[in-house]
Amino acid sequence: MSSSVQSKRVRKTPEARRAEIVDRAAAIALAEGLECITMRRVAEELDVRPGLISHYFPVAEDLVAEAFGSAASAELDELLPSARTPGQPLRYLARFFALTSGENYDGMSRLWLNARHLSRYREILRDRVGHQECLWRDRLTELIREGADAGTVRTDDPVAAAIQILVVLDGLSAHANTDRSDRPAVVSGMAVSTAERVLGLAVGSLAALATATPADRTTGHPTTDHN
Amino acid sequence: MSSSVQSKRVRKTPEARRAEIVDRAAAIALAEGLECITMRRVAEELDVRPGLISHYFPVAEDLVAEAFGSAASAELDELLPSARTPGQPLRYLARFFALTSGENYDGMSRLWLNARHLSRYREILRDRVGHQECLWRDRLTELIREGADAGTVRTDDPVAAAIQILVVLDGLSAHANTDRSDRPAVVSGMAVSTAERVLGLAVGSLAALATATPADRTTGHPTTDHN
DNA sequence: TTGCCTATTGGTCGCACATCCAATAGCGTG
DNA sequence: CACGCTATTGGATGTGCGACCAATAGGCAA
Repeated sequence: MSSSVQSKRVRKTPEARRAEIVDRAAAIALAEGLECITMRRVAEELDVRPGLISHYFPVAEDLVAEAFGSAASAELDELLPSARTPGQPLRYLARFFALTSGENYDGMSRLWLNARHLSRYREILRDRVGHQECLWRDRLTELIREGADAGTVRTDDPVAAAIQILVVLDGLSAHANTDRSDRPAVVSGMAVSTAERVLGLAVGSLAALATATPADRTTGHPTTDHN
Repeated sequence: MSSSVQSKRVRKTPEARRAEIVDRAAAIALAEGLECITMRRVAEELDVRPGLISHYFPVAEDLVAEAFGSAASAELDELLPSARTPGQPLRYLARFFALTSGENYDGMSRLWLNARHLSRYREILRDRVGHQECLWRDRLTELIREGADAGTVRTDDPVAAAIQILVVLDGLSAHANTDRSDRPAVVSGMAVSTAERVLGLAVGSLAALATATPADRTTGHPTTDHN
């Protein structure tokens, strides 16, 4: 329980304080949306005065963009780790879809929708979203290309495949907020089935890989066990 | 040019005034987003005092939901008219995709993204969005089913097909705000190619129909010309 | 024309926000 | 231990918002 009485003032290095602020703002964004990032709110949660936040981020929008970038980057490293045990692109792809379908991904999924919408009004955030978009696409493209080179994936345009997969994921994110179709199977299965089609994989092959290699957000990486 | 001096007070019937307010709010939503619908803003554009708006909409959120519903319904009737000249489901489908890809659709596309995001916080709006989602899906399903019955479309699940098409359209809307892929063809072609696949149509057939029957937002309906 | 009903006004309240700045006090340095 | 640098405070300013309500005046009916 955070006490509501303010503690004695604590002095930290600018770098540490700045990181602390961004982390807190990112947590708020994931839990309640980018609009909930306010100087007052972040200050309160850090048990600091609002003036301090605006000292580090004279323009509020910078903090919002920074928070989004931080959250998105962290999630990207979680979903599509840049350092991989080589030779298993399909396992990583399966893991990617398992994680993006899981309930743990809800927050990030909403955050992307949130950021995309807010991008219309806030230029700084728009640039950041565009940048993250490139990062995600490149990371996914790299994985697909590795699969294509190894022959486990069949596509003549890895970039296009990555884009199409991400677009469908965005569509699913958008729909998730208000879906009333009463056809959860149709909706939830779209990402994987689209991926299997785009990547020239057999129907159900990704799902099979996912169950064979349970997605573990703690250990993070696909196992290198038999088969 | 609207003069900034306020004119003499004009007394209208509640129905007329209410409709006027909703129309104005819907226009604001389409042009600048649902967040820009404020009592003060709508009042100013109607040359009326803010108190009047809150008289008709004691809770602001009701006006926002009403504005979205109004705009979405109008667009639905434009894109997927309920009264159709029978026997041409494919032409209407082609027209639908031509219109949703056009620049005129940008506003509505953003509005959906906007509404989906805001739905997370505002319950009243969420219900309205869910309702509109059903309307759109049902209207599209009906069209697909008509095609399936006529044999021009091949699908064993018209509802699933409609959902998948709408999900991809949502994904494209989301992406449109920040796309940096430098692969416009990949992105813009996704809706139609997904539709052709889901509906069991030959690649390019919808595009061919669209050019043969130019989408005219004025006359609105596919022509009944030869062929 | 008169009078009444009610649509409309104009003003107020409280709240939350970003932004700014002089004063303060934590803490490493000497 | 004393000092000075600067991270941090606290308070003020101005904006825009929804909500509320007694007073007003438009326009229809009698």
